[in-house]
Amino acid sequence: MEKIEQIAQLYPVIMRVMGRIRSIVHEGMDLTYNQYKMLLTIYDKGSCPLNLLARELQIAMSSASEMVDKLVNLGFVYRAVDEENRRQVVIFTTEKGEELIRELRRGIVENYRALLNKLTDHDQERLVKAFATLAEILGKLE
Amino acid sequence: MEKIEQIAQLYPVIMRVMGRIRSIVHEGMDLTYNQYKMLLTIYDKGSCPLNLLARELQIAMSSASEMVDKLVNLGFVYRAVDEENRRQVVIFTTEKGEELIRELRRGIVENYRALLNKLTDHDQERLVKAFATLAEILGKLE
DNA sequence: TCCTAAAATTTCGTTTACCTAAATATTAGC
DNA sequence: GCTAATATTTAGGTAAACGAAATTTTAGGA
Repeated sequence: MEKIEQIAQLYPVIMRVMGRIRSIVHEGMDLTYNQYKMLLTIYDKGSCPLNLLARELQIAMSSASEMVDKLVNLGFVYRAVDEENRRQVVIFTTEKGEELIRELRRGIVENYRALLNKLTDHDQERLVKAFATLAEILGKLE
Repeated sequence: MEKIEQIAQLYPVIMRVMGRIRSIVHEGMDLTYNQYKMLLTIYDKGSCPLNLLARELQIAMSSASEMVDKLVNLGFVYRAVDEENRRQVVIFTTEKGEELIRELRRGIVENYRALLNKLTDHDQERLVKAFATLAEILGKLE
């Protein structure tokens, strides 16, 4: 079979398992996956303008804005006007939000550990390599 | 860094790009991705009981049933009672549904081709291998 | 055999994430 | 200083998903 066809066939298989991994790893988390991703993005960058969040999460600006509303109401982030360009809004994490992220991250890593310990060490190595290769190559497509 | 942490870090990176691939590859398709997956599952298996569809798509039974409704209304599938166990419902593709799948598949492969041709042959090879490894290893987690 | 419990699905009411379009506020260019 | 462009928010609407209750069929025990 042609390379392209192989990839087309493998894609949904992988997505399916990735989806299950997500649901297992993020189990019991109060935030939706996208809310978590948004909070994480802000946390990792220190702060993040709204338009970048929308692009990062691949959702409409209005959706991103509504999502920020939610995180603001939960007390995890706050808005501030960018003084360089007062049209822009920049989002920051609150102390509470940062605590949550650290806590969630620990939990997530533990859940990954429990899940991946079902694999042999060798398979774990191969998985890391495959993930790294994917991240590298797929990054070139962006 | 520990293997598990690497995987935990790479996961969202990969999901992000996989999401973009999906939106590019399935662009212009009238069905949602899940509707497509459902139709494809039924097509590939020849027929499929509802409970299996729900498990396969990782959605609630009621959601799967509603989704079947939609595909039935579009004329792509039909329900039939399983005569072995009359509580069960089995879903079949119609001729129209099968035509659609074949057509969509051609389009999807073409879209993959256009997308992946941005990569060198060597990277395409590596991508196939990484996908295959992933599919194999992740399959063990189910 | 009949009755109750379990299994498989569907219906119903609701929630929520997301979108588009219109409204608002700010900046930049002529 | 006026107009167009940029960035966000609000409002209104759609559709996908869920849980719980209702329906139908099967299975098992008294």
